[in-house]
Amino acid sequence: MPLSPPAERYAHLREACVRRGLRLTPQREVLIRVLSEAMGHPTADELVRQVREVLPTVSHATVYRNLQELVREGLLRTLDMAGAAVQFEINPDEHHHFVCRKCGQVWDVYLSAVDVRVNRRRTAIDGFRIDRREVQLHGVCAACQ
Amino acid sequence: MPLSPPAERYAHLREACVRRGLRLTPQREVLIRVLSEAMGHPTADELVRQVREVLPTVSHATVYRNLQELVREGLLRTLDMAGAAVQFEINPDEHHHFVCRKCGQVWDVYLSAVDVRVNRRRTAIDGFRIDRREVQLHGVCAACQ
DNA sequence: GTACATGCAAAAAATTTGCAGAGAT
DNA sequence: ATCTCTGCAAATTTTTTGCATGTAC
Repeated sequence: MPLSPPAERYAHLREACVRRGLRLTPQREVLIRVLSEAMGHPTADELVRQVREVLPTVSHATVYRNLQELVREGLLRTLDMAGAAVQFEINPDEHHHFVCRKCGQVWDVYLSAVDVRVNRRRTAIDGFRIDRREVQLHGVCAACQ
Repeated sequence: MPLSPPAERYAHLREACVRRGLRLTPQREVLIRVLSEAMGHPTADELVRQVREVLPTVSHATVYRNLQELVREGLLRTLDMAGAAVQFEINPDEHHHFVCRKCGQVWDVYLSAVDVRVNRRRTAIDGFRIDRREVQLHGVCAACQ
């Protein structure tokens, strides 16, 4: 069972919205349905398109605002490390990163040992070539505690 | 020695450019000097600003094009996982990611064991709270081999 | 001399904001 | 009735592209 079924995820998101006092508008309801049925890692724009298959008049702003809301409430996560702007890796040494959840800053982290074992039963990566393993530590930096 | 000295990194970048037939224009030379002196994880825009401290008339396009060039040549790396667009994490289970270097697609990966040890001597994260460890596997997917 | 690089300006892509009006509770 | 949410449109932010000119080799 790699992923809980859509109906369950939908119920969870819906309930979490209600619990936090977010109104269940048609737009928001379709968005959380789309999210709970989604596979993979959709972009905001892809989600707009999918919501529009049900509610063609929904605006960009509404979907973006709702996604922000869900992220702020901890019901959804973002996949990128930093903000929208691309950042460049200066340090040529092999290293990893710590990302502060509050200020978004990134620190270089050196690891003396990295040991991971892929669960082949749950992970379909047959024939993939793995060149590099990078670890991101997420948390709160000293200044933001 | 957490990082090789700027002069050495500059020489390396410069030589690598020449070897690949990239011309050493003033703009490109200042950019690689800025890069070799840079700390942390600057955005493209921050690099534009720093190059402009030396060459105030340099254009945005030039810096962006050169950064692309350096990434394409493997002399520089980008810090974000996917493209510019923010992607959302649907899967609420604890899992990790595989990113294909060629097509940019992202797969969910389940790991049965994750064991990392921070090298405290080289890593200044005193007083940081670590909440989550995320592993990214980088390589080439089966379809792109 | 020639191919490559630059500057400019405009376009594109992604996201955010202000505001008036609609709708949920 | 209130306060939130939405749609629209415009503004921002970040990055890319076309094209004429300039320049490193």
